[in-house]
Amino acid sequence: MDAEVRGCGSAKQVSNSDQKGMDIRRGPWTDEEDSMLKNYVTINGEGRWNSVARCTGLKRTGKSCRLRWLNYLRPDVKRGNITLQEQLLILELHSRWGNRWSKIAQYLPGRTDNEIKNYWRTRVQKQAKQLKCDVNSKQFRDAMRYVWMPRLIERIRAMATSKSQYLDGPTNTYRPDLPLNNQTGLIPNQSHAPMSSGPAEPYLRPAISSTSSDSSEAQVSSDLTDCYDLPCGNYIEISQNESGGLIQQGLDIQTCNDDQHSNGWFGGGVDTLDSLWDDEESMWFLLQQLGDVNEV
DNA sequence: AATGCAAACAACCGCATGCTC
DNA sequence: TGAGCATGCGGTTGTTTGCAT
Repeated sequence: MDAEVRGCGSAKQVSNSDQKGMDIRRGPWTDEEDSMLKNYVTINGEGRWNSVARCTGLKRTGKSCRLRWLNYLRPDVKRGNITLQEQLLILELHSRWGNRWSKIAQYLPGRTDNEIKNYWRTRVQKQAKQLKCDVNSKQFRDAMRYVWMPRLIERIRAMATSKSQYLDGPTNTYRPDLPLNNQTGLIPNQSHAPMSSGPAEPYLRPAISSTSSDSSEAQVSSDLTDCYDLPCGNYIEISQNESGGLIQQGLDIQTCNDDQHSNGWFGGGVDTLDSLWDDEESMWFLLQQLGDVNEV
């Protein structure tokens, strides 16, 4: 990744109202700038970003320094592909909170809000586009809930099983109506504090220092379009719910646009959004799996 | 090998919020 | 209480990278 910050002599010199009278550098950071910022934070700790420039001679705004530190230089930043577990968690948390990226990021150790936001925009919204759906539409939500997420769970379980008998499970049937911990075949680890009432603090595991090189974990991207071969407009078989009735008999993808904004998945009050799984334990279980599978 | 395009990622910008005086 | 400043957040844009032709 260092290549991304090399050869940056072209960084523009512009005036900036944040720091009047100074020439402010913009654009990619150089190794030297990174080093200066790291040294500053090592000595002074995080915060007081506007004083960084004064103390170090960096010709960057406080905002820029903060962003660079949080998104790139911080030692616990986890680099590399978003894993399947993380994808699943992002989908779940986004269904709860919408575009609350920083809040979502709190539940993904080592991932930044910027990274999650980029993931959402480049991957998830791409899927909606390919399906000719609005990302806010009920159809797309259902596609995620009944196609994408089950597929992710199956892949997670398959990869975990292939790596260890620890995660053996008897069933292959995903049940969208059941909590994750009742259907994945994964064994909850009670030591990781499933909390029926939710945590007082975001659940942050110890810093994960993995990089893109630890590719043994599930890092294969998964999307909606590889979950079925049907062209847009065809129906998709959807599973039955527990009482035997069809939850959703099919997804008429081409009608998605008719439903745009109809249920305010993003736009409405995010805290009132109906979650994919209602109980807190499901989410904590997923968080736990995120850690446990990484450790297998 | 060169070119064009799309995807992915890094960084910036404007606004909101919180803190201090 | 309100002004000024610092920081945080989410949206957007610019740049780089990788792939197809």
